[in-house]
Amino acid sequence: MPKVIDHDWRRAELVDATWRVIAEEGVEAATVRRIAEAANCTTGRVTHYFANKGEVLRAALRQVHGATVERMLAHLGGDDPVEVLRSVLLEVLPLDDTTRLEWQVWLAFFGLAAADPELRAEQGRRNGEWRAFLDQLVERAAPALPADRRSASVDVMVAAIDGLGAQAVLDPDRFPRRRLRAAVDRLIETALA
Amino acid sequence: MPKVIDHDWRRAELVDATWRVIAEEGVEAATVRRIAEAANCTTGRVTHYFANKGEVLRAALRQVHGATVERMLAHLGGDDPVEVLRSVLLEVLPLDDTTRLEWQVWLAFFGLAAADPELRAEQGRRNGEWRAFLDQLVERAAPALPADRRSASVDVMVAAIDGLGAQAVLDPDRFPRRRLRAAVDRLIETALA
DNA sequence: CCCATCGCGTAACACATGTTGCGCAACGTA
DNA sequence: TACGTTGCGCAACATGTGTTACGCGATGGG
Repeated sequence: MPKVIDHDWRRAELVDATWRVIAEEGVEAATVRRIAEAANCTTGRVTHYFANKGEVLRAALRQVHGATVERMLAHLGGDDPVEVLRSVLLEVLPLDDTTRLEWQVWLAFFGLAAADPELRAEQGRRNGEWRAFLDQLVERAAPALPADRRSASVDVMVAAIDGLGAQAVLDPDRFPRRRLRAAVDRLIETALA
Repeated sequence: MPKVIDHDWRRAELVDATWRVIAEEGVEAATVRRIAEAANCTTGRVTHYFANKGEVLRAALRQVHGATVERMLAHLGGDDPVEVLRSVLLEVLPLDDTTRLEWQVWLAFFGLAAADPELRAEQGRRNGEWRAFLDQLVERAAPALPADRRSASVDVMVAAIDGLGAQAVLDPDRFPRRRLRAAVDRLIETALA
């Protein structure tokens, strides 16, 4: 067997280039050629590792999601449940360059998913997990809250985080870190009551 | 002068076809030819009334926004400020087919705006107006609320509406009207406290 | 040292896209 | 009725797209 090449690593390289292009130039710029260029190769390599362009985009979305989840899990160690909740929410929001790029990718996929059933299904599943995760954190932080109120609270919380992220990406000057933090504080304060 | 044709009406026809295509098939399907087809004409007419495709999309976004604003203003007559706020929020959310299509368009533009500075500027301006409008309604509904708390509340409210709309469009089965209403109730209850 | 095998660069293909310009038909005016 | 103007259908164009296929070069096992 010739040419010992790590298949998974090559795919990761390409996926990485892909979501970087999406974040910096938008989905419509994420052509096969542009992706290849960003990965320092030609389209040949891209088509060699992915059946078609959709696969590449799908993989990029999964990769961004995975990275976010991993970072969130790192905050679960704290003792104060309210602080754990706060730090998780702040970890998701676009407060630094990394998360800003991630949100740019998500926003792009939001637009795509609106018309693509397959993407919508995947997005729906991820969102369900995210919601369940937050629900658990909220229950821990406010055990006395009745289930139906908690459910509505989590709905509002998930939605507000989505909205805040979008605002912060589309209008970063008007939404500095301080303002996002204030919104999260208010969100937590009211959601647990 | 021959051919008495209402210029504005023709433009409106084309804009209408445009946002319908975007809502039902996504932005990437909104090509000049597809728009022309949806408007029952050829690309000749489209290029005759718009300098380029960007203009058409811009006009479509403006038209959708205008329609929403108009419908919201119809709810301002009530006496109970809290009920006015609630009905305005419910009017924006995708509770019927019309608003669902509108949200589909917005979502598409969110994705586009992430990479297009011109669109982002326009979106930012609109969002500022929407925020100011809600701020006024909240102040009327909860005059005792300190300004800084109100500010954070409105941030959360705007964000939550954006997020709820997005969720409802991307995963309509999981977000029936009842659930959206419950979230709005919870949102108002906590935002005014 | 050879050669089967895999990686992937290169180029071609078929098609879709935004934009331009020609030219005809329709119409109000004179 | 004849004319000049305008709306816009139609076709061409250049460019960019996703995808397919060929072929060379590198590589490690025999």
